[in-house]
Amino acid sequence: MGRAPCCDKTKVKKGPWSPDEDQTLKDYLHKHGTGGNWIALPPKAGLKRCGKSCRLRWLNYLRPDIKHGGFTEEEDNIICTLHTKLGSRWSVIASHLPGRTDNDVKNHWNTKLKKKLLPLKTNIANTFNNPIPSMSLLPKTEPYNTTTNNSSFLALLNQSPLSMSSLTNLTCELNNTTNTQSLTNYPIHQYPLPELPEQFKFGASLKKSYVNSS
DNA sequence: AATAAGGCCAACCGCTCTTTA
DNA sequence: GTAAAGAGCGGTTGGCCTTAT
Repeated sequence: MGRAPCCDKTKVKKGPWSPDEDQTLKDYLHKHGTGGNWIALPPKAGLKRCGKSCRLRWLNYLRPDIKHGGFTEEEDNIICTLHTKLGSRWSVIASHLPGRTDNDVKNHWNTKLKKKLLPLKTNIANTFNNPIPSMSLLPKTEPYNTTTNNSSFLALLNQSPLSMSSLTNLTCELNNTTNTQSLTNYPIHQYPLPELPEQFKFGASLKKSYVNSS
């Protein structure tokens, strides 16, 4: 037996919310709150909407503390790093970004960050998909421009190429024309590196290697 | 100027999880 | 312990807007 629908789909309005509907919902919630029951809310508030639709509209758009658009590089960085660690756990990722909703974060990832990260990911994947000749593998160095894409660069730096269980240590080496920083025997449990070292924020390249414990 | 293509984002759908009776 | 109902979540879609041809 399937679940009963939450409302009669033929009797509720769908599509974009009008300013009047927004105001009605805001006024009702201001006076009465949700009452702990979104499904029962629309008829009480005088709205011809599904309760889930009201909840979504409030949480993603009408709440007073919501921020829209204009993601900062710091926010991008947090999203990239957390997505690397957690995957598509949008609500968890959004909980680290005050004023951002899961929907906003998801949209930002799908429209901006994913594309930004994809070419870099491909390069790294090519580096690591070679057969492992021995206990360790030194991949070729791929130059990345850290001036324009530091959040993506940092996410890649913090990303393991293989399952954690097959790795004992990971070495990351950052280079530019004047500096080299080697995070030799970089323990897996220290992920993620919180920020890119200052001297490597412009025109650095990244080289990663690891010890395979299997 | 007209049209097509692509980007963006609000909103919906359907599923799982949690709560309650 | 079980079933029903609500809440929450992530994937996807549709339509508006902008940019390119």
